Amino acid sequence: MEQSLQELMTIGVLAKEAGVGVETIRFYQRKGLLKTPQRTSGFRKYTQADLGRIKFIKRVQGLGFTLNDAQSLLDINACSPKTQPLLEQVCIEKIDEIEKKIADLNRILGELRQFHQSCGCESSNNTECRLLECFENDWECCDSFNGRKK
Amino acid sequence: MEQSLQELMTIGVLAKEAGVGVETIRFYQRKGLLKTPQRTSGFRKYTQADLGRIKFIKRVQGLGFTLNDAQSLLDINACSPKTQPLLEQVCIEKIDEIEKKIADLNRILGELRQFHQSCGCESSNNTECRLLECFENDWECCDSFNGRKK
DNA sequence: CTTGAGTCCGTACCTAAGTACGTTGTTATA
DNA sequence: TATAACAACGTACTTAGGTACGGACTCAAG
Repeated sequence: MEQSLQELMTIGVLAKEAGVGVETIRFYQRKGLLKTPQRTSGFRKYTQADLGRIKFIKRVQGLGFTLNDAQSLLDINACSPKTQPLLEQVCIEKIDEIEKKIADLNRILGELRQFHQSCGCESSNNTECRLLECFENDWECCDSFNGRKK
Repeated sequence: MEQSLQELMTIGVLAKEAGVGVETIRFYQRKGLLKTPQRTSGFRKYTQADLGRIKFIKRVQGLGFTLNDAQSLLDINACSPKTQPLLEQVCIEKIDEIEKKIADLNRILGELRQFHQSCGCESSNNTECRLLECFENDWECCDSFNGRKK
């Protein structure tokens, strides 16, 4: 727990550990995603906590959240009786948001599959079918495919 | 089919019909997504075909494709035995990409729900629990929750 | 003690997909 | 005929999330 007992990392080591670039860390600091670190003779020194923070950021980012979202999550951070209602709300909002995103992607996926079936696969290899016409006909352009949906 | 028989649109009309901004059309032209149009006394004049092209672009864009993807699709355009494998590949890649995205989102949704259950709701109102610790412990940070999963 | 690797800083640049701006030219309408 | 509305052009700006550059320091190894 004592900071003096922890080994401190330079920015380069932290970058390597976190799998990001040095510039990215400076960028995160400018953005306020990382609090300004301790320095020894001008050099930034980081703790394991900073590493965890970056990993957390990259994790939620990989899940489709923006850096601003990550910031909000980090801002809440403590879930005590005091902050719990706020955290509750953010959670619910995020869950909602993700559910919407999934629904959206599923819709797109369906359309894409139909496009693929009707225009992009063997089923159309005996007709010339123009993409723009396919699109205008709601991806139902290829007679060879009509009537034999699986 | 004869161009002279079609009514030609100004850029403003085309923009309105297509539901995009005038600048967007000029931008698409610069990008090569729209071929350079005919002009009368300096003004761009567009056909129904151009309208279809823009609608197509907006549609595939809505399917998660980039403008570059749209360009490729328009370049392929004809889906004949010759071009079919390429189109097939583009489709499959996109479908794959979206499926991955959905799977990812489903995973985070699960995590987020678990986090919400274990950290964000009343079940945790007697402990202080930190998001980063939750994350590092795979969202199983709150003793009050452990052992009573529903 | 020198050399090279690492770090500092500010600033500029990058992609994607546009949006906005300022000036000049054209056209349709009152 | 005057004037508003629209078009053309090049350039700059926007957001997100970084990446790169250049000159100045500093630190560790030989």
